[in-house]
Amino acid sequence: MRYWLFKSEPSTWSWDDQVAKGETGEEWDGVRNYQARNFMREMAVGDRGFFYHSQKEKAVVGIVEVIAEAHPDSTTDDDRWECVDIKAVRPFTRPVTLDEIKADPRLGEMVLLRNSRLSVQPVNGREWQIVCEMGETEAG
DNA sequence: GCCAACGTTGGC
DNA sequence: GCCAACGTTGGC
Repeated sequence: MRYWLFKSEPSTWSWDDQVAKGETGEEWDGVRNYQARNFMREMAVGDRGFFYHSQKEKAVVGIVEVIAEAHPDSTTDDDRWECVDIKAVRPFTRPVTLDEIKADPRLGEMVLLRNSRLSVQPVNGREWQIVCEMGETEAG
C-alpha cells in the first residue's frame, strides 16, 4: 500500500464536504497538472492519503482512502485529465499544521515542503507514521 | 494583497 | 525545440 497527500482549498472542497460524501466518496476532479495526474494514475484501490487544507488553515486534517483507480475526469471533455475517487476514513484528533511539519527535521524531505504547489503528492511510510503520531491518529 | 515559484501556452 | 509571456497556486 502506498501513501499520498491530497491538497484542497477548503472554500472549494473541504474535509467536511468529503465526510458528507460518506462511503460513496467523490472523485478528486479538477486537477490540471501532469505531475499530479501521473501520481493519481499510480494509485491503487486501498491506498491511503492525507487530506490537507491549503491557504488559510495549512494543516493535515484527516485520512482518506482511494476507492477507485484513475478514470476520466467528469468535469472536462479533455481526455488528458483523469482522477481517482476517494472517501474520508477518519479525521485527525488534532490537525497537524504546516509549521509543525516544517519544525520537524524528520519531515524535511516531504514533497509538501519541497514542492509547495503540487496538489497531489506521494508521502513515504516513515513520513506517514510521524504525521499520524503528531495528529494523534492511528496510522492504519 | 503581494509575490515567488512553477507550469503551460504559443510564437518563432 | 526553445523561450518569453502569461496564468495559477499557495505561503507569507
